[in-house]
Amino acid sequence: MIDAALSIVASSGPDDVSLREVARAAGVSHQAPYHYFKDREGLFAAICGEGFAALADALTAASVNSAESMFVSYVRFARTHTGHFRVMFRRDICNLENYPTALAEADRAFGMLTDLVVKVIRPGATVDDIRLTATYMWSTAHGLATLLLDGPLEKKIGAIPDVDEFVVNLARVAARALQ
Amino acid sequence: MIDAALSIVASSGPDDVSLREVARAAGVSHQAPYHYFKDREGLFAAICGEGFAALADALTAASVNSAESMFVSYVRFARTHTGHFRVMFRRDICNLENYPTALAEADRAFGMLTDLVVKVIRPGATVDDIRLTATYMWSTAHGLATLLLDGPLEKKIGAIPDVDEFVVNLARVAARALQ
DNA sequence: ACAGGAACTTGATACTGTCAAGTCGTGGTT
DNA sequence: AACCACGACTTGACAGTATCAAGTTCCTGT
Repeated sequence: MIDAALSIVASSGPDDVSLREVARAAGVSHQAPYHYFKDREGLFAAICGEGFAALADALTAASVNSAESMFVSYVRFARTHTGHFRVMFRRDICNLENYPTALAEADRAFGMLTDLVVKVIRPGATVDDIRLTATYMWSTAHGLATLLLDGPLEKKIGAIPDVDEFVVNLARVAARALQ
Repeated sequence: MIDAALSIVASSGPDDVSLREVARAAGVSHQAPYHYFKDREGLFAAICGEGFAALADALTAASVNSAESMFVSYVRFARTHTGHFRVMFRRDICNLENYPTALAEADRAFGMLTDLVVKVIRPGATVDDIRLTATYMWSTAHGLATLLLDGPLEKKIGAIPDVDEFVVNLARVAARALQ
């Protein structure tokens, strides 16, 4: 069922996910999803949980290296897990506050980010500096990810020949602000 | 009607906008909105048109100064026009391709960005460099704006005492990557 | 043999977007 | 004065949706 939902999200977005269509895709009655998820938001919460867990894993694998590598991992995650990513930051359809396990995975993912800032980037920084730097990194990666996925990047900036290479280059530009 | 829709968007998001509730708020029948907008997407397109026009104006006012000022203007726009901003980048609910006038306003806004890059930041840069730099700036501003509006920034990074000041500081950090 | 729960099903209600077909006043034309 | 086109709606109907309520079937442990 989650797979059916994710494929709809990836192709047209969370709004087009209806529990009934998900049920149809799974070959069950329109009410079957309510057995597994409290409601529509519960389905999205499950997707969030999966997504943040995968993101945390991806960032953990990257954080040993550098800010650039973490940046690239974040954007790569968004591009390879489009369905998850589109749901994870839509607080209107899935408020993580009500789903502790998904929230824990989200905390784990964001912990990677602040850890990196604290340990690698600016060892002796103040709390304000850490917050500023972490937010800067997150904003840039998140902004590029959302623009690549749903924004009018291609229309406005022009076609990007090799997106992977472009992301790496942009990570390098972004990292220049850190020293 | 647009005002009614915007207030719903600002308080809970575009998904909760129903043409029937908009009509109720305006004190007319459920079908009256169809007189002014082709369909639901048409209403959002009108909001996009308004929004991109206001964004273009805001960026025009800022571009004479610096990249930092443009960054701040972009984020300020998102925070003062929450309703518009939430709709403007949701291609799933409003594909600008079908609405030429809104698209023209969007082009005007993004033109400000690339103009700034070409004229001020890196006068002799290659096409690839311009694209990279413009995307970097846009990503960072857009990322911060979306995280401030709907993201779990406060929950994850910690409460920000003075958001305006924070945005200015982050603009300064981001600008460091440009030289 | 049987209680209990998991995994559903059928049915109903209230809401939604949208198509179709009216109504009603106001301006200009003949 | 009669007419008519048009803007600004209204009423009605239909299909699709989330969700509540109440069954049903099957399997598993005692």
